[in-house]
Amino acid sequence: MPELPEVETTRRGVEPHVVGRGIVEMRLYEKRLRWKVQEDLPDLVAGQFIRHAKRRAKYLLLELDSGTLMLHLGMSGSLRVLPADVPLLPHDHFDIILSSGNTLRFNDPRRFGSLHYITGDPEQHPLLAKLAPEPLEAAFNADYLWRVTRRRKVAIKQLLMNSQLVVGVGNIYASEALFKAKVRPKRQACNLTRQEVTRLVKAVKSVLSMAIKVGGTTLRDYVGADGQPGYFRQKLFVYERNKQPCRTCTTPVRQLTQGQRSTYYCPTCQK
DNA sequence: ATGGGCACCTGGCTGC
DNA sequence: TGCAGCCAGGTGCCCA
Repeated sequence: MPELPEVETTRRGVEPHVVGRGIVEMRLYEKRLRWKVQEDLPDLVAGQFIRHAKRRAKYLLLELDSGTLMLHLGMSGSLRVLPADVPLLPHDHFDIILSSGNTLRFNDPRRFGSLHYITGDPEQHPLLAKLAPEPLEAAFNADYLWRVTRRRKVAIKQLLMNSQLVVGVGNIYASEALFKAKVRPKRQACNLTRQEVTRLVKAVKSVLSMAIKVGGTTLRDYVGADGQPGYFRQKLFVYERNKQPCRTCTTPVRQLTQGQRSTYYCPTCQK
């Protein structure tokens, strides 16, 4: 589910509740996530304080006194702050009981999410080491995307979803950014003009920023740390709008499949 | 190096 | 009502 805006929304929601708090206890109910959770992880984090709540790509990083908890929400994960005595629901996989009396509770029906405890520099972890620059930072710019697209024949939509080239852009925002940039999703990356690349960089940044501003996109399961859904769904121009009129020109939106994922676009607005 | 396809999981919806 | 089939905010890995 969650793309960068949903993860960032979760980070912001969680941050004021966790930073400066101690971990009284961690309870691990299900270690079979995307990767098996280290058996003794609860023992390792108990008693530590949470110093920072950061994000890298779609990973949440909780920096503790002597290590970092690295969490990924996968397709269906959500992390909430709740009073510790709230009863468990199906697919609640762990609790991090805080000194405030609250708990950080992770729920993930599909179990594509993950949890690691890292000592040392998180950026050196194999899952983070090869990630591209953050899309909302200055390193992701027209020069960068231009250089990276020159020799690549993949469809631009699939390139946007390649985390070695651009991070944080998933299936929703790839379609939305391409609509905003007026570029057809099937275009070969190397055939984009400099002008299109420039538009695309701006579109990615603005679509992600707007989505963060309204708390992300809720389609099915996603909720922020406070349990509230995100409101970007109301601002989607093409995603999940097959056959519905384009919000700009009224042409019916089209759906196609790329790399086993659905793509949506307007055949009139996008060239 | 690049690109394509599969796998990992559960739940909700559709149509027979 | 039941059930098979398909689809879903991700991404690492294996193969050509």
